[in-house]
Amino acid sequence: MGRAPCCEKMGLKRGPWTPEEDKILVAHIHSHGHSNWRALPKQAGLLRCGKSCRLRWINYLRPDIKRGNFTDEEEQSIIQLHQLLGNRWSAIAARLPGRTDNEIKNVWHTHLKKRLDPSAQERHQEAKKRKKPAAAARKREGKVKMRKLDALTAKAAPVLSSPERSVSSTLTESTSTASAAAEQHGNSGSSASASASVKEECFTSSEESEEFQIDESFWSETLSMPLDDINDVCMEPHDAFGKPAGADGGDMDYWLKVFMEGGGDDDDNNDGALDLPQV
DNA sequence: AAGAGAAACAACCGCCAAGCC
DNA sequence: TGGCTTGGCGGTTGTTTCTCT
Repeated sequence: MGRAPCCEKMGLKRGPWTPEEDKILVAHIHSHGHSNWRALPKQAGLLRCGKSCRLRWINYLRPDIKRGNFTDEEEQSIIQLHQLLGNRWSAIAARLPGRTDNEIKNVWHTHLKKRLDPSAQERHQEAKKRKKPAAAARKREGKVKMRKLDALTAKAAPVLSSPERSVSSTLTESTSTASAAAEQHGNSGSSASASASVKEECFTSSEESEEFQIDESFWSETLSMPLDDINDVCMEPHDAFGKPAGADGGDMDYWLKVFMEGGGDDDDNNDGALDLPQV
């Protein structure tokens, strides 16, 4: 007998998340935490599998997510970390506070890989050409304009490359971010920390978007929750790399350090000798 | 202005490892 | 100790948006 499927397919919704679902998920996590992803959708009344909820939370709804374009610094970090770690996206993401493995993976495949290996891009495009008709054939019903929303926020709020942003700030980033955003909605927030300013700008800039008004209220509601609640659920203790304490970072950190001390730029793919900003 | 192709990225799938019973 | 459950990860797909012709 094989393992149980991660979720029963019957009756569970798939595809893009709606703002309402996001709201439910965030509210539930804020009030109950996410100790059991599998049970969470049932408890929250979501017709999603736990895996989907977890992914949505980690990649999109977590308050410490930094959205928007990657800075040159970040891209160079990814390149160097990829040289060091390979396709261990989660390990790379752990060293880029606010970035998710999925996001980094996407950036790698869409930007960085082709930059480093133009021939790979050609192969990729050839493959895609052959595949395209089948993909285009399927049209989904009930389109949700979530991505447009993201694009708006991303474009309206280019990522700040704050010099003060440091790895050690990661632990407090999420909470200060949440409070900063909450303050922002309360027409205060002039004292937001440097790390919080990143998200703050994302939120405020989004106000220009008509479509964002749904999420506007959504965030104002969810982010204005008491900090204690947020602390309870969002952030487990992180180590110096923004990684949960006790995670596998140890040996990798060691090798990263070795790499750094050894120069780490011994290949010609880099545009120049670049330091890792976060480590 | 319209269509085609490319790019971007959210979401899904399947596998693996750790933890629990 | 072995089986089962669950969380997490990396690869891949599919849809939307952008850009070019």
